[in-house]
Amino acid sequence: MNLRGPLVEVGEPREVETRYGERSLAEVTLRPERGTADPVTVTLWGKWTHAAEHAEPGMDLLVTDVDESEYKGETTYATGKESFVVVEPDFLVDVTDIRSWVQCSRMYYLNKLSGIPLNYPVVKGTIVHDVFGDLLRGRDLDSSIDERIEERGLELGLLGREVEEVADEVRRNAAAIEGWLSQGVLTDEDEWRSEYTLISPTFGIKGRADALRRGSPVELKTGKNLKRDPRFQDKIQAAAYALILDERGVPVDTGTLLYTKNTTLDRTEESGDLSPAKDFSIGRGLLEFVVRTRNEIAAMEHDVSVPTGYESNSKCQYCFEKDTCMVVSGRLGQESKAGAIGNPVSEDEREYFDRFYRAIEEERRAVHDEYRKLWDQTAEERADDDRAIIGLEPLGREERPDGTWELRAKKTDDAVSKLREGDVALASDGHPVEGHAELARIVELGEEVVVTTDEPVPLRRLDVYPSELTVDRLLTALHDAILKGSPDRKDVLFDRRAPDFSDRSAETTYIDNNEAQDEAVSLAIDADDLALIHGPPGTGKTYTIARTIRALVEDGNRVLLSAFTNRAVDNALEALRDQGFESIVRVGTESGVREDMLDVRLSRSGDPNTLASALHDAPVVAATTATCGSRVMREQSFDVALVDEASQLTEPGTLAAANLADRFVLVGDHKQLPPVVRAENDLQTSLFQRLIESHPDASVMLDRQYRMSQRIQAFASAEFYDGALRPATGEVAAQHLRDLGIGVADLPDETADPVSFVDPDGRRVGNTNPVEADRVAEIVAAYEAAGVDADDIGVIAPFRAQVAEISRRTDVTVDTVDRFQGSSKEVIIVSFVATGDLDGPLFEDHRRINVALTRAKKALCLVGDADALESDPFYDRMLQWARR
DNA sequence: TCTCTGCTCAGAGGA
Repeated sequence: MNLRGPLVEVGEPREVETRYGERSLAEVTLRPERGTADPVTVTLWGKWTHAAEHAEPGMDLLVTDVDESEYKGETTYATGKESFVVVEPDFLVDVTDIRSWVQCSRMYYLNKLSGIPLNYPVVKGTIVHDVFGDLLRGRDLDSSIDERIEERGLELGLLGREVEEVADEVRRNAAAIEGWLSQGVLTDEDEWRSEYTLISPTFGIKGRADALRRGSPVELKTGKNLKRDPRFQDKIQAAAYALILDERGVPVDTGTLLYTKNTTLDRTEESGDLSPAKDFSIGRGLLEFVVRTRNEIAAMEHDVSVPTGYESNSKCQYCFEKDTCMVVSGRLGQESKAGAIGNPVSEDEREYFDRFYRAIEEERRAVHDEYRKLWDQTAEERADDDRAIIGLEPLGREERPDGTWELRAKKTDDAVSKLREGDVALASDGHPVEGHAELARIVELGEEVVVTTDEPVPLRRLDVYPSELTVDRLLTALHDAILKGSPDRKDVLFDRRAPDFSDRSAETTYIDNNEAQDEAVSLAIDADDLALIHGPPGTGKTYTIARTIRALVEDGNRVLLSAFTNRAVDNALEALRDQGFESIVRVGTESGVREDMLDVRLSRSGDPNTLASALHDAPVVAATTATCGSRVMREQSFDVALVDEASQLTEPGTLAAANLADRFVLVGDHKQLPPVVRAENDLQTSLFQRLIESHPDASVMLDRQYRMSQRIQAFASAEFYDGALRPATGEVAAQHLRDLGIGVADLPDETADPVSFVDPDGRRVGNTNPVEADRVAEIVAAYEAAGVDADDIGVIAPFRAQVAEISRRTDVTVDTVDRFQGSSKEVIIVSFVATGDLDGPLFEDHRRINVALTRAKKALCLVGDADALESDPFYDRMLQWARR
């Protein structure tokens, strides 16, 4: 039996006399999540007292295989022979993090904070691993080496490496692998599989094993190890995989480490061992050590504290990270085993760092929650959540020339999901955690689903695979900005001085028919630190961005163009190309970049020199902010970073782009949607908003909109832009459905006015309102009957459930507000769903309504419950405007 | 019971 629940009391470990001699114990009290609500006390014996030393009340504790016994009429609980004690099991620790914590707790922290920069040993190690996987899948060595090196062309180029020298080195490593493999593989006794993704709900560990041989983990290390035994941290890494395999009912008693740099030349007195492979036994003790180490990490992360280095037996003497470690401690005023050097950053920077560090870690928890749903939710719940495609019928599998597999399956329903072609997903036999699952790349997602995997699996289910990548990149952006950022830049960010401007634009006119746009370009050109361009709906933001970039390049600047979404990056690029500017390099994944921009996309794969110079020499480089935090992009530097959709970015997200440049220009509208974050924290306010509020002088608002008729824009202008937003031309202001050939007489009375309100007298059911959905469909039909093209009509609803409800009744585009941001339609119908009152956070943020109301060009129809809308002053004003 | 995009995934090493 397992016991699990939040700790209410944690006792001190103490020594007691037992009939087996002196033993240590600690008593902890937890409130079991299942069964009785009464707290129960569990005695932790021996080394499990370690958990009591690290855990605190409030943390979750899991004790597996509890010993239950009766003592004086009461049931008592204690750890038994088979027990494991897990602190905060929901916190998922990476196997590699356990490995680095074993090396040094401080190294774990440093790796997390600063990321691992682009360096040759790491890239080479990755290539050797890839080749290893290929060999296991029976691929020819030479072709594998050629292709795997080519795949890393960009990184190798940036590191100034030539293909031949890398190939030589990889070949030497591969020879060791091949020699060793041939001994086992040929006997037919070895059963191999490569790249195994493992997640453990019980132990809160996730990771990916290089390979399994007869069910035992094999880890490849391209470093040198001349000792007889494997390095301790390497053993721990393999043992962690063994622990997860054990949980899945596959007992593992050995592990193998393969040190590919060991050759016959390295024979020493001590080793006397020619083989690169070192087997070691994995006993209970090692597994317990893995869990205890993992517990230390989880406990520390629970209160977001910072390790000092004293947590582990590390010696700073030989550490490669010693200097970095001391600098970080010095700058952030942290206690550290290595000591500290350099000057601390200012008090407010320190406070900022801590605040955002916590906020980002909170987001990490949100990612962990997504993992938990993989095993907590049923398949049907996952599917309803759009996070899985279930009920797939396997159609076949085919081994590809490179030894990987292509799996096909048929969809049995037309359910939608978040999954898209090009995504990484978890392909499984129906059970993504306890069953057989493989990390897959989605190739095709139609009637038929096609994915590629390293090993075959019956494709019955496909799950979204959560990733901590974004969170990790926010952390490195924060690190780079505060610890490595120029003091001058930080003076502005921390409000110690106002942004400076020089008159570089002089009398130049950049845009001659729109004063605000022209002023915005000038401001960006003149900015010595930063410039802010505030672009309300339809004000020609993208055009202005393109003109600004051209002007910056003409002035001799190298420019980084960035935005949160791929869509925004590509839109801006499109505008730039429309203006005849083609000296662009787009960095991003093939599936992320829009098709018409693939011709300027920089491939990662190819000749190192060619790729590196293509990136280096480009006057304009475009990438999402997430990509700006990648190893490749962190090596780049720019004169100016221009960030679109900046009001939808968190501060660290914006900094990821700004960090790469001397100056930055942010474009956005803080009156529209804020950043999407799960937790309520500091990440909710964008840097754009903070700066525009503290430095209005550094901003220009584009005040003429080219989208909406006068009648439609009036409310948003008054409510959100102090009445400053106005139609760019008389034509824009006066546009009407009749321009599309639709007469008022063709429309029902209720929608005859360009802005109308309809109350269908429906009732909210959960997040839907079926009656309202019916009515919305009728209204759509009426517009269509009057002659409006279906492509010109859009429906917006606050909830996804209502979006689905309406979608079933019509063929026009129906979407949530969030997904509609950035686009527009001739006719927009908004479904409010709410009846009775406007309870719910969605209605509280009026910015969302601003977006919904400003998508329409010629006609806007609001559909909702008058009583509910009248109950709130803001919505009441909206109604008065609509009913005018 | 709210909205939801990014990103190859995670791991690749140095003595």
